[in-house]
Amino acid sequence: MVELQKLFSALSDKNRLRIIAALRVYNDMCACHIVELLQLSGATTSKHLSILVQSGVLGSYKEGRWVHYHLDFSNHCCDQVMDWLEEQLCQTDTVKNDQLALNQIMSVDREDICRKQRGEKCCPTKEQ
Amino acid sequence: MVELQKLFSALSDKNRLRIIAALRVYNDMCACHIVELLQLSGATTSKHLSILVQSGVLGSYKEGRWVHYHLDFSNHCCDQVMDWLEEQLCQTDTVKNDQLALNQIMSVDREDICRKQRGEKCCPTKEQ
DNA sequence: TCTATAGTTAGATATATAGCTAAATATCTA
DNA sequence: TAGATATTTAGCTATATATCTAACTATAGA
Repeated sequence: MVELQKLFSALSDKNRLRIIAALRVYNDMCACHIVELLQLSGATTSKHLSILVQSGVLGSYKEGRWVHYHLDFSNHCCDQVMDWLEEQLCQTDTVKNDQLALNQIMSVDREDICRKQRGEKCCPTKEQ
Repeated sequence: MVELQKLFSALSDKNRLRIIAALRVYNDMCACHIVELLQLSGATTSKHLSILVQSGVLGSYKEGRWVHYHLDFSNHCCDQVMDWLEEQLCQTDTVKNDQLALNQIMSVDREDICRKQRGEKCCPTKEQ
């Protein structure tokens, strides 16, 4: 019962649903990618990610200073539920907009993303 | 997106999950039945029921002073998700215990349940 | 029309949660 | 080994929520 509560509680936040929708497309993202997508502080984003890991929705692994996140398909939430959820999410304007931003974010060197997040104006963005 | 948040938020409370599990068995219960099952105040129970109705999980209708609640199968949450949820819930000790209490509650005249809730000691319980 | 009663709403309180900034941790690189 | 840096943790604040009691609403029945 507690596990179910934790799962639904994890899914009841808009920004955490955005993270799930993003990972359904690019199922290997670093924390900095997600910070960039959500436009929240690193600390807040880290907390959201930890809630999703605790509830069994996400898994993670470290690559040096970087932490990668991905959907955990072995968890208690069956594929049918995740498929249904994705279908619902993809119909929302928020997630549609996120997909556009996401394509941009994932096409750039993550070093540049982090430089931008530190306030350095040096990022050689291709256009825009 | 807001609808999804509301749905998951509604499902993230233990007592609301208990209500759903109960209605999967007896899909027409009065508020007083649910008060008796949860052993919470009428006001708190009423609030939980209203949250479930608002999120589209339950429907209700009035019969005089009584209000009946039932699962709303026409809502946005597909059958597969509800089936999966029931399967998870039925495995929990809380829900197993609830089923026993529920059979007792539903076998008694609801007038007696309400008398008991008002503190009257007159309920002619068959045994126990 | 008056009284009793099933259920809801209002108001208060305690706890949980989402967000922030600042400090800590872990790791890379010079 | 020292400095830089990606991420997490700590501590704070504002808001949301679960619970209660008391007051209110709507309905049945005498």
